[in-house]
Amino acid sequence: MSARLTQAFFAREVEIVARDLLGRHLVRDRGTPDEVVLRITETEAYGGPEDTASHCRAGRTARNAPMWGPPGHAYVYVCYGLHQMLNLVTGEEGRGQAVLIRSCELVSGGEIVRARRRMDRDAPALLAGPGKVGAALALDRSFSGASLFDEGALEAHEGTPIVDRDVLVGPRVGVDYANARDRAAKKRFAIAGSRWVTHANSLRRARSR
DNA sequence: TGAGCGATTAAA
DNA sequence: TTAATCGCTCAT
Repeated sequence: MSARLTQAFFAREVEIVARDLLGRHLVRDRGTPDEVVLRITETEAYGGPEDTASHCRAGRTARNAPMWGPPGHAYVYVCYGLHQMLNLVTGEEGRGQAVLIRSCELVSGGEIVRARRRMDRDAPALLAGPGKVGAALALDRSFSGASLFDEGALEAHEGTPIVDRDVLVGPRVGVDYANARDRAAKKRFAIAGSRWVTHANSLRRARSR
């Protein structure tokens, strides 16, 4: 088990953190029989009142309050009434930034995840899509605002960072309500070649060689 | 107090 | 292409 990511890691600009979170690990219930470890494979950056795709676009509300808080905390909200979406708050306190965790690859705890998702025992845990990540980690709104630095429930670990040539970028998914600039903004990041990525056809190499 | 909708997913 | 499903936001 690698070391925990620090608050300084999360305190940087949201696009930087979103890209750097690829290859990092999310750990649920560390050290218990229910421990689950996921490797982050796809992320999206949302940030500040100037981003018309962000939940913070209209300022502070009861729901998005954690996004305005200190970095390294979770922001969890319900989408379409049934999906628990996990975000990790970034930037200095007050910026209103967070990274949406869109997809992960199972590292360990497959039995736990399969039981939660009621999947066939022999089927691979396909965690492509933010709703599936929330389900695999058994998250609910009580996690919104929780610190990643407290012992236990939800932690973020160093894992193995991804080199630039293996990073894909593209527009964010499901933000048609935003203005043209924010709809087109390449704020989605994914690991090249990973099976655990959504909408792969709209992703391109971040850096050509 | 309530209408409208959403950073989605699975099934038809 | 569409149903599922309900908390949040904002307009009465």
